Amino acid sequence: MAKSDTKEWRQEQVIEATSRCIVEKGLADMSMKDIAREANISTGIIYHYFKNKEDLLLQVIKKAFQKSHEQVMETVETLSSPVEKLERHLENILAVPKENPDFFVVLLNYLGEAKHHPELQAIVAKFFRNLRFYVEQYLQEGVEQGLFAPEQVRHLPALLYSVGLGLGVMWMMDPESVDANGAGKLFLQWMLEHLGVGRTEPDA
Amino acid sequence: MAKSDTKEWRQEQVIEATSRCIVEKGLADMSMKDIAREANISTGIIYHYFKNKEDLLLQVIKKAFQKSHEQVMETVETLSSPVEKLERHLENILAVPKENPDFFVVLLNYLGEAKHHPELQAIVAKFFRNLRFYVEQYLQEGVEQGLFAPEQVRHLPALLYSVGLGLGVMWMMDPESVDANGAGKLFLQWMLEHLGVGRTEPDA
Amino acid sequence: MAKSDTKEWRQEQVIEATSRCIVEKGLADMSMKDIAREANISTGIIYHYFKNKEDLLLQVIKKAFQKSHEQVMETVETLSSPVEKLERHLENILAVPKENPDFFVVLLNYLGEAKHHPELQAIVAKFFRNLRFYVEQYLQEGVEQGLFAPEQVRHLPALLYSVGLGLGVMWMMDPESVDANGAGKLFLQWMLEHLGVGRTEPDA
Amino acid sequence: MAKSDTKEWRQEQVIEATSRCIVEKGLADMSMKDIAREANISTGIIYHYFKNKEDLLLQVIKKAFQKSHEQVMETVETLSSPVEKLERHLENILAVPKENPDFFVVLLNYLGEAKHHPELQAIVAKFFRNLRFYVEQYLQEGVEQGLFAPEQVRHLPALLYSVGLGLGVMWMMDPESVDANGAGKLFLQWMLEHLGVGRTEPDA
DNA sequence: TATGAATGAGGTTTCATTCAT
DNA sequence: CATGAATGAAACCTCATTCAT
Repeated sequence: MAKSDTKEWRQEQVIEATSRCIVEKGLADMSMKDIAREANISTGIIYHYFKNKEDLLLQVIKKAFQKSHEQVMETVETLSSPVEKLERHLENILAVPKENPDFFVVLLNYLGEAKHHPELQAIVAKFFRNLRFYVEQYLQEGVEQGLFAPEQVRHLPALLYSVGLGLGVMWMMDPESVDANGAGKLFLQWMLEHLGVGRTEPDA
Repeated sequence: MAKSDTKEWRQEQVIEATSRCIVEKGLADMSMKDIAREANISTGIIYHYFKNKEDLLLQVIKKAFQKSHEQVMETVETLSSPVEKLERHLENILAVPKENPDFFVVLLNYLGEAKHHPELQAIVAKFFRNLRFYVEQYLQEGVEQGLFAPEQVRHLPALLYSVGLGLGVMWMMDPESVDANGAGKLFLQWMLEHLGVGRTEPDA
Repeated sequence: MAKSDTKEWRQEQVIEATSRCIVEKGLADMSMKDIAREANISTGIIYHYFKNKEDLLLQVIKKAFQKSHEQVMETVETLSSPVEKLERHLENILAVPKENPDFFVVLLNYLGEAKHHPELQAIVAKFFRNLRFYVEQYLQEGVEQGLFAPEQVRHLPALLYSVGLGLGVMWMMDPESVDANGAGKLFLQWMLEHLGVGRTEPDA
Repeated sequence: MAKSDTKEWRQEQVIEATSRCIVEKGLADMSMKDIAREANISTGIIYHYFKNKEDLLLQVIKKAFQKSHEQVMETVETLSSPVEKLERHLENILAVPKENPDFFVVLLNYLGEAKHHPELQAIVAKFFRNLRFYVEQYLQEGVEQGLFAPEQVRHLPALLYSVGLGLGVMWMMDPESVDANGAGKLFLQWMLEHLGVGRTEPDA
């Protein structure tokens, strides 16, 4: 157990150092030496824990996705009403760029590569599909409870995540000109109206 | 002038070859030799027309932005009604991923780098700001014509482009699971409803 | 003594694992980790039994030479007649490539290194000299018994081993085109004729 | 033509530098940097002329074989009598270790690798087969001229080259103890006797 | 202008060896 | 004795950039 723990801890350590390097220098300008230095280890030992750089980078994005997934889900599961879940879910998504900007930087660094790396593309696709799936479930619950009509809920998961992603990217590129929060809330309002959920207080 | 023409033609030639390389191999795995081979010229001559690789890459994204801008604007200017302009604009945006997928691949390749490259980030920010500016103008026209209320038009440009960008990215990553067209049209409908513009035929 | 036995047993274990690695992967492509894995031990412990890789490799070739020597000598010593000894000796030599091909692979892997490694070269030289010495002794016995003339026996040991080595190498490189057995037997016949020893039954 | 010449000249230059490195340091202990230093060029340019180290090393042995082949054949073709050709051929072979010792060192360095490198093994096999083929031709001429009986000439090419190779190796390993010349001449004598070719002056 | 050979720094990866446990 | 994580030097190879032609 101790051994296994050490190994996982080391891998974690390297993965986090790599993430920091990506944020600081970018995927393209980051060498294994940079990672080793950032993690305060020798270059050689990285290959004890990861097959090669490609393997390491895949683990990094997997970990980032896992964490982001958890972060988005965190406070949602405690809620019971589908509408509340939906609201909270979108709020969480919209909060990502500001609360976890590093995730966005890392994500953007990988998106460019994904088109040329089938395994990576599959990982990214799965990540988004997973998240959309949860939204679908909330919506389905609502449908079952007679809150929404089935034809209303189509496109909503994709639209919701597109807005989250798009606003995040635009805000990252130009934080001063983009009010991601305001735009996000407007979108949320539209969505709820679309679902026939009247909001008495549309944001104080 | 003949010389100048030749020079511009050469630059164009190299820029297009570079774009193709980015699409085929990715920004990270593309060498100056690859570009030269793709353009059927020698490596050395590239340095007559571009200061260095970084310079070339900046020209590439500038050119891509310029073309994309023109493409988005293309049929909009012929219209007179702000609402029509708005509709057409969003339609054009939503068409980009499918009609010009290479642009999206190129864009994604640069977005990751932008955070570590102030000049590039500025170019990207300016590109988005420019586009949003046009939407703002249509909206402003509408306000002036008494079609929209001023408080209604806030966030719309950012939201519109976020959806376009987000849907494009998600569709690129997972074309089979994402119905970018359908989601885009739903969004367009919401926006028009929000502006109080009734659509008699919601989707021909 | 128990400890000493264990030690020798361990060394033997490592040496044999190393031999197998040389045969499987080649001297150049074989790492200490490979050896440890093959021997089912850790890399570290090898350094308890051998000073370093070079030391280990020297022990390996020494062991191989010792075994090969024993194999060649095995059935010779039971014989009494010099001629019989000579025949049997050559037969044994010629049998090595087929009966113990691994020895040949190992030997070839070391021969290339020997020119750049005086100690290794000395070991190889000694191995061959030793073997030739035995042949010389048989011949000397024959001379003393009046069977051969002294001037006849010069060059015979070297020639005999050259043929054995050369045929082995050529056969290893191209087993399908080289009939090492047939050629070897012809050579044996020549040698015996040279020594004036008529063979009544030239091999059934 | 000039360009092609330059390229071949460069390749030759690198191949010869590599040969020297092999002779000086050994195949295993020779780096691309060593080769570059020996050839007075940069490391990078080697990859302009050779795909990689493996490719270079294959070209080196091919060149070595080609030169050795030419050297062995050199004075043989001028002769007309099969017996003379045979004699001269063996003399040439026996002279290789002393006249071109580097070839032997290079050859030995490759023989060890050959068993783990099918392409290399094929090259080596072809080299020996080629040379044996010439001897077969001389012998065949002799048979056709009624000088030798067909059954006499079997095994002779293989035996002849085995002696050449074996004596060369043994002499390299222990020049002081091995009289390669004397042994070689004895073998030649046996062979001629076997073919029924009386030598009036058996070497002064 | 145009070529492509040449450079050399720097990238990824391997590996003999050591050492805390 | 035994382990295997850790080190860091050095290997192979790539590539942006320069420059003689």
